[in-house]
Amino acid sequence: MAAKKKPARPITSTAEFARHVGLARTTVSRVLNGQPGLKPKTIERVQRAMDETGFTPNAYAVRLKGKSTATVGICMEDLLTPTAVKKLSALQRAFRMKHYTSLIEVFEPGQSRQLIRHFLSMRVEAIVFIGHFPAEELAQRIDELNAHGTPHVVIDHVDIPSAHRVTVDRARGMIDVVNHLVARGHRSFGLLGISAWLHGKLGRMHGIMQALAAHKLPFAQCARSLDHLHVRRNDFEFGKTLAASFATLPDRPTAYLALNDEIAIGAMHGLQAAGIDIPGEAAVTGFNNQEICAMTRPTLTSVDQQIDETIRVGTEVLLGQIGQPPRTKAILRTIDPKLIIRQSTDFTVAAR
Amino acid sequence: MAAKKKPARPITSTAEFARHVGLARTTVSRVLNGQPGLKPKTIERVQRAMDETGFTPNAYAVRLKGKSTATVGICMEDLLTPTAVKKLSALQRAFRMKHYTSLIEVFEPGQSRQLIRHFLSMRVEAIVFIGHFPAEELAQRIDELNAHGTPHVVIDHVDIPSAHRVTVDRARGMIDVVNHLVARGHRSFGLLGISAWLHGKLGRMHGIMQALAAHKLPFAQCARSLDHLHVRRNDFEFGKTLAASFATLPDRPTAYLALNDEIAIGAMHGLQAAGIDIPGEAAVTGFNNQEICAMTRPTLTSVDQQIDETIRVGTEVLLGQIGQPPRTKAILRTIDPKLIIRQSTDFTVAAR
DNA sequence: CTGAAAGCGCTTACAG
DNA sequence: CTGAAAGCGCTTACAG
Repeated sequence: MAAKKKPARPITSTAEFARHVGLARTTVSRVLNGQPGLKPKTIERVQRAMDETGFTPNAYAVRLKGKSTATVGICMEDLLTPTAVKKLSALQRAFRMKHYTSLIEVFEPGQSRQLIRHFLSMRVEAIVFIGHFPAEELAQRIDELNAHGTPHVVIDHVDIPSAHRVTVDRARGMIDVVNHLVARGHRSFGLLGISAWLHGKLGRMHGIMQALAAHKLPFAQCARSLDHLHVRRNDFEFGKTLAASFATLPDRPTAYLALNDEIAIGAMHGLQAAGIDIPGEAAVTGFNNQEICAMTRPTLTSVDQQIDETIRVGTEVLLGQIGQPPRTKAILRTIDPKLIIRQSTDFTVAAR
Repeated sequence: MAAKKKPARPITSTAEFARHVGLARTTVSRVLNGQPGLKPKTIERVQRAMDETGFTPNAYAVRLKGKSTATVGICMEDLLTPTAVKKLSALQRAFRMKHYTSLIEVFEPGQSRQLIRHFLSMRVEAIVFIGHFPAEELAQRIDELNAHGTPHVVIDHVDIPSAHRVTVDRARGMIDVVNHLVARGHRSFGLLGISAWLHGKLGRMHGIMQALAAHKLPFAQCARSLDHLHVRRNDFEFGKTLAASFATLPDRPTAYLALNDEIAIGAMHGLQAAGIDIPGEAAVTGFNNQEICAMTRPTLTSVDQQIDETIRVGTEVLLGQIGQPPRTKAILRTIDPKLIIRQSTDFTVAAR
């Protein structure tokens, strides 16, 4: 079961190991690399000795010798939301399946140059960015990578024209939300944490405006935001506070569109605390379709990001660049989200 | 702003780079390693050239040459709960502050040997395990690491006697919960997902039994579990289903202790769906004190794991082993959790 | 299968 | 500051 013979000091080189097994360094190397023309008996001998001694060849030496590092760098936003974590997890799994090792690091504003240098010194073959970063700083990093010839992909951050990007079409998601709510008779909308500057034409605000226009509902009169009244935090508490403010309005909206599930859940909490019934007196929608959406009271209508698909396309875009001549044009791939309808919008407002 | 001069092919060695700058290889190396006795002008020259060319020294060569890898391996459970993610994040941050790079990988049952070999081939200086793994397999890995002389720490998994361990005292947490509920008049308890096999004397069940005994409440009569009726999943749905089963009992318990917040929230959902008022007709408690606990209706009483403290102690235990002779005795450090009381238990049952 | 040799990109004395 | 040299642990032809 355990090793028969444990050297006090572990073996650290093939030379030492070869001596231990009684074979030539070359032969050991061949076995380690699965090269042909070796007696099964020799292979077995080496493998048993590896088990017994726990010897592992020094990865730094192996890779120095020109062997591909088979490593990718993953640069994460420093905000571990459930959604971000799911993406990270899916991404690492995808790379593992392709026999790539992932180096995971957190992007800290102002420190990103150093981070990329670390990745490059580790000779990663490609870098993926997940999340939202200061646009100008990220753009600089992308330019450097392009100049350097290191492949990349940016997930969820669409504001960098020179970058290869994969993102869910948030505009599409909000169009679906608005259409759904308009069909339920809603004509007035409270926006919770949603502003125009995010993601441009693929952004939520763009989708809302487009959908309202399609229904001949003037945005200025139908949609309202109170974000400016509170410090933006994108969490439960922020949603709760926003809802409390909306609750005091004499002509408050009948439907509330939140930036994410946390804000939506907080908003439901806040509205209910003010004695407002959901969905009877107010509809609320989230974004991300986290599991918790099925456990709130009422359950929460939300937009699913289709994370698996996003990651599938992301890795495809990334790995497709490795070993290829640099692309002249930046790639942009969008993923269609999916509206999941639950109780929080399950009420039809009577026409006035 | 951008580089003045971008070589078509990036510079890949100090030799090439030194030629580019017009200095000796030795001098460049000195600058890179911040060695004394260099003219400020030379340093500046090298640094500017690095910026311009994007040259980074090959980490594999640097580390081959005997320099410490300053790398630790983090082995995660393949279950990214909010709590697990918080730990991972705190851990990586802690290591970064000590100038260690983290290699993060997922422990897959049956594949762990290979994973550890990968870490060892990367010459990590220590390995931390976070989460719950098959005990026998983990124990084997720990024995191998001990034989190999590589430091380790196991967080949250206390069943491996030969391992250095850091864990929250779950028994203590449940003692606090039971004491709180008994003080509120509860005498009958439903257990949701809690079984005896977990964590031995530091486990939840042990704490519950101990606390009940202290109040002279016979466990067999006061505590009840219906876990066996459903497939264990430790998620919202599991809690909901368990609650539905409890709701049908003629003499159902007045208090419910859940393994985690997800199960507790699911259970509240299930009890409420059966028309049972919380906390008026049933008290519910969770474990982990996730943010969502403050956003449920009613808000959820839960036990906080004190993650930051756990990670602080964990890194202390781990880094304390590096460069030291191996410990003869396994370390076990426990962290005291903290009960956070909220609405879900805020009702005193009348004495009968 | 063995053995001697070159080379990957770095660091580190050592002599100028 | 420069330059030549040794060595880290591996892989890969090459000749036996």
